[in-house]
Amino acid sequence: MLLTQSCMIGIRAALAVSVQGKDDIEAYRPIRQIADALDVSFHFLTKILQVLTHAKIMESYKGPNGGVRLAKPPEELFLIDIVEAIDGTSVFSTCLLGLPGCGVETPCPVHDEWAKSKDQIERLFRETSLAKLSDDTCEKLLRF
Amino acid sequence: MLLTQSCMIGIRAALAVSVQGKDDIEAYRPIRQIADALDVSFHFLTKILQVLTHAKIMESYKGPNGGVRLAKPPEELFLIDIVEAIDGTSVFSTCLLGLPGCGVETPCPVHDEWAKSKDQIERLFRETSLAKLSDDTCEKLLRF
DNA sequence: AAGATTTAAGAGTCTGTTGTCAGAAATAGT
DNA sequence: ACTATTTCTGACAACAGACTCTTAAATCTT
Repeated sequence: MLLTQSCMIGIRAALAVSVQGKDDIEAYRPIRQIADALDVSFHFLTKILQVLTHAKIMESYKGPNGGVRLAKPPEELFLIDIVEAIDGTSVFSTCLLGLPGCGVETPCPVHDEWAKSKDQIERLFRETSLAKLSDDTCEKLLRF
Repeated sequence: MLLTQSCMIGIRAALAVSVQGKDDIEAYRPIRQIADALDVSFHFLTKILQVLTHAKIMESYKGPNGGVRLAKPPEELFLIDIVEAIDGTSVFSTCLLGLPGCGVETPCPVHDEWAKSKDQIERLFRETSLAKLSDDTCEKLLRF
């Protein structure tokens, strides 16, 4: 698996918040409600969203009518921001064979080929915004 | 991380055996010797090579002058064989967001883009033989 | 002020991966 | 036969990730 379970849920939660925030971007969405929509554990999702809140990707508010919302407009939030906050950047920087210091000067036997795939994946995460994802999701009625 | 630690070591070990077997493909290479070459734990490597032996990727022989060797010529062994034996195929078949049943009919919001990267990675594993890797390794004096 | 709602934080459990170790089984050489 | 060498097997400890639960803190409503 490329991403951890936590990270996959984090992305889906951010997407859910983004979709729900289309009409009112200021409103806070209760974590309980998001957990129901994604069909994941409320407590577990709470933990994940705490990380995104600390990373300034989301903002939270306690009490009645509280919840979480995006800290920035979805056009300025990219998948890589969420992945970095939860899983770190190692996915895009580590050698396929786990050799330390694998790079252009001291490549491993699969470095060149893997670099191409790695770059493509990294570009996918770096260029895909929550805005694009939520637009696609609404337009094509996709699940998340 | 795309591959588990075990899988990365398994690939490196297979490559080491393939490189050492260039002069005498029949000979068995002691696990201890491979472990030293890769700088990994002997006992841990033993566990990993047992899996590859059970998967008919390698053959083993006990006693003095014993060890492991490739069960087939390196031209017929591909990275995907090792990955499937140790990690399974899930890497190439799972949805990026972990949604069950994600596919062409019921795609997740990132399905199409991820499918491209996934196909490229799978092709890399499916088309790269141990023979090619060990040739490259010897030719360019790469480490493993 | 009191009570209900909702996130925050920390402790704890469970599971799978990583890694270690000791003893058994097989083989070669003497 | 005996000994040294080497893989095989199963048990186990250490760790990280996944997930649960309880209590605290903040906020709104009445």
